[in-house]
Amino acid sequence: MMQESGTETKSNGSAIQNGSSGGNHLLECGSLREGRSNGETPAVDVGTADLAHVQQQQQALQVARQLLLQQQQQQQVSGLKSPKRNDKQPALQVPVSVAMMTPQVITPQQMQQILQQQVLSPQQLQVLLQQQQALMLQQQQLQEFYKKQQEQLQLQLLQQHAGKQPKEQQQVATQQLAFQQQLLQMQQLQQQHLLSLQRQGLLTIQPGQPALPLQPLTQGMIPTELQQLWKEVTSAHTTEETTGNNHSSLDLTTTCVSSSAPSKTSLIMNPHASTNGQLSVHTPKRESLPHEEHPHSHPLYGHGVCKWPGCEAVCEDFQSFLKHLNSEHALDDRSTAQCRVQMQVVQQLELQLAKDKERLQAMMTHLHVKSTEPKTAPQPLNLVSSVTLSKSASEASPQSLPHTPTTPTAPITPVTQGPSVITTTSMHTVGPIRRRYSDKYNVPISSADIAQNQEFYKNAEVRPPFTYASLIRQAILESPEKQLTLNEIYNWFTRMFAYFRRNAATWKGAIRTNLSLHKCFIRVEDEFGSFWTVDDEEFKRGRHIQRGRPRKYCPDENFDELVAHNPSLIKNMQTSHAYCTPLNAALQASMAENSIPLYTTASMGNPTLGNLASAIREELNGAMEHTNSNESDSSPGRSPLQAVHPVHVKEEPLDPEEAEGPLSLVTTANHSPDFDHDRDYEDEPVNEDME
DNA sequence: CATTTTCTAAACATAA
DNA sequence: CTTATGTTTAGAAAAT
Repeated sequence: MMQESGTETKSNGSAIQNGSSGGNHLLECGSLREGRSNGETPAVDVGTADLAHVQQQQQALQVARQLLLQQQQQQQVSGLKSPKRNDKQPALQVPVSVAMMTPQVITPQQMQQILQQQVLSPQQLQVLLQQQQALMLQQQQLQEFYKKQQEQLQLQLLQQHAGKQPKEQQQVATQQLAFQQQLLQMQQLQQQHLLSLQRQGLLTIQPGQPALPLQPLTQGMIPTELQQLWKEVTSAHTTEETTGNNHSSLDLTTTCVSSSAPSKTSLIMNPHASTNGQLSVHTPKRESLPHEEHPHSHPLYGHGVCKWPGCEAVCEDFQSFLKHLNSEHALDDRSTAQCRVQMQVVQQLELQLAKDKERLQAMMTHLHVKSTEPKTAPQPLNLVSSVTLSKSASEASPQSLPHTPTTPTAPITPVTQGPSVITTTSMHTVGPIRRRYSDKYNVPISSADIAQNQEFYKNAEVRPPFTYASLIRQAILESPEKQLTLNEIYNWFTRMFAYFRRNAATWKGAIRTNLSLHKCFIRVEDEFGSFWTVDDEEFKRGRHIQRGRPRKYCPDENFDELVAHNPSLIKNMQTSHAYCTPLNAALQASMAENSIPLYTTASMGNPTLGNLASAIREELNGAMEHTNSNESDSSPGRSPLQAVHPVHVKEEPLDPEEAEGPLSLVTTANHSPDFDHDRDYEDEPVNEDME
């Protein structure tokens, strides 16, 4: 884990930086280059008057921003206990350009909380993420637009300086004004979005948890971030360890959480923001912290003024503000009415948001139709046999994709088809799934969901929340013949999950281990090599191969002992031994494993021994028949038993634990031993089904 | 907080 | 000798 989290943290850090800047770059460079086609640095030559003008505009934006912040705080009324006192709140002057880069989207922390609380159904989550991505995109577009405006403005200023008429400039100014409005609206919408989430109970602020940092932090969420999120979601607050070496959103969390050093936030973070350029942090005045320990800041209080809608009462300090709040805005008809109004405002904005999202959607579809992958492309899996599959799969596998974690498709790829989503229930029957989502009782999900999720995991480097075992099973079951070679399993992983395009050694080893360890995976040999099948019943049981049993390749002593104690076995063993070494190995292993119960019961004439032997015979015979009837055409020269199709090498007639079942049955002498190798599906000892 | 399950790394074996 | 494939174990992390 150390190694993993370490690398992931690292990659995250870079990913975020690159991701955001990369995303911006992609969006901006066109307009930027156009704007600066003369190669001049625009601002340099501008006269002081023009500069003043620009500054004015920027100040206007700044004011707008400030207003927005205030309104945000107003909306963050939610139950806030009395903080200690009101530290002077530096009316932090966020440069507009920086503020622009900080969309009011859901921060990872918020996502984390949402996920942690598990109040979201996967569908809700899906919706949430879709909205999130849509917002992100919208924000980026706004940014782009803003940049263009800036460039244009500067150009105009230059031109005007060269003697042109100010008419165009006026136009630009108007445009800019309009843009400001749109920006305001946009950010309000985003804020409302969050609020609505809260209202719906999707995003609750729990006591004992750090408050939601409601200020914008990063450029939305990129896949790596999501991935990190998956980890963080389950790791409670242990993420605080990431202090200092991680991206600043986490830093902020840390500093916010640590009530002991509240002032650190601004001290530490602001330099960060300035050097970074990508992240802006407006000092902590936006939280609605139910905690008393939180030193200052109330969403309804700022700059010495009460921010209750339409109030603006001046309050000297925080204490007086609280008094004012409790006296003037207590729970009465007026306050509730105002609250209702605010809610309506919010709803209106949400409506607007929905419309804008729709528009964005349409725009994106229009602009990016080609870049979208044809999601309906059928998987080669379903069309070809498993043998050709390995080839076609490996060739068609997206291994050639850039797996730089820093080139997330998310920000750029259109969300049109519905963004890929973390619906942990997807991938139909995947089964066990880690990270807290026990989806065993989950509602069936539509095939659209499945496709979406597959797309998501194909493109986002998010660790799929499924166990290796379930994924391997999925891979095998998806194959036309329900069998895959190891390499084909590898390929399936890389094809289906972006996450598994890195650290190959690790996850490949994990796959091998899982194949070996799980009872449900059965290795089968044919003349071309070996492949793996899955025993679904056994999978549902989820049992592991007995740990601590002797290794398959050196159980000789055990085997000898066993034979020595069970001479009747020898005959059967010899027949199989001569033909099929894998089977023999398996038999040896299982024998060795069951040596103890066998020892104790052999003298009692335990029928399981005979059954075991007959099972082996049956298996061989069946295999022979199978070979003769079906496969005789495929390989002329091979020995029949090498070509035996399903040779269950791993088959274990008895487990120590399972031995209790037959054993007790034997002693009570009422078990009719209908003993083929499937027997343990039926006579399952009662105590084993409970899980 | 304890137990179980899952993941990861590593040692080792074996065949190609 | 190297590589791919398997097996097994130990211990950490995550889930229950």
